Amino acid sequence: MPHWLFKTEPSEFGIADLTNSPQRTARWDGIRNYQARNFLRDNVSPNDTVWIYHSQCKEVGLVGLARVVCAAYPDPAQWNPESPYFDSKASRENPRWYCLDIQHQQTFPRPILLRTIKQLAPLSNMVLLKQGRLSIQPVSEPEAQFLLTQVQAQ
DNA sequence: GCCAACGTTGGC
DNA sequence: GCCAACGTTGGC
Repeated sequence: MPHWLFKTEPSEFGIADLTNSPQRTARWDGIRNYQARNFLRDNVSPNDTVWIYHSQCKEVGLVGLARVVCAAYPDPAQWNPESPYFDSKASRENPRWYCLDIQHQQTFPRPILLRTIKQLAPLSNMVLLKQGRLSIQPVSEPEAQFLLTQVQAQ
């Protein structure tokens, strides 16, 4: 089953917010980057594993796991003029942006810090380290398996 | 808050 | 289609 890394700023919506959501499930929306959109719309599938990553905060790194619960659907925020994610060029007929729902699975006892990831050879090819700004990105099977051993070692 | 990296926009 | 200008992301 494929693994993905989803980035979020915990000051906006962190893993604690996901945990506190009804059914521990929330909409992952506000993606406004085409490469991230394409992954979300075309490649992420129900039951895939999501590694939640906190950026722009004190402890930058992977903080827990979630599961994809539905296929991507048009992000309603693109049609809402009140939303910061409004896009005047998106129409009902031709949606531009997509979102999906994920369910919280696990919060790690301690985050796997970016600082640590950078030091672990089996993770040296992670997209995270190559394409710093991509907010939805694939995690390879060997990377995921190695990360799981890191979690279990905690 | 700084700044490097990178994505997007728009004139030509 | 190029590319300069500009905007955003994100680690530090």
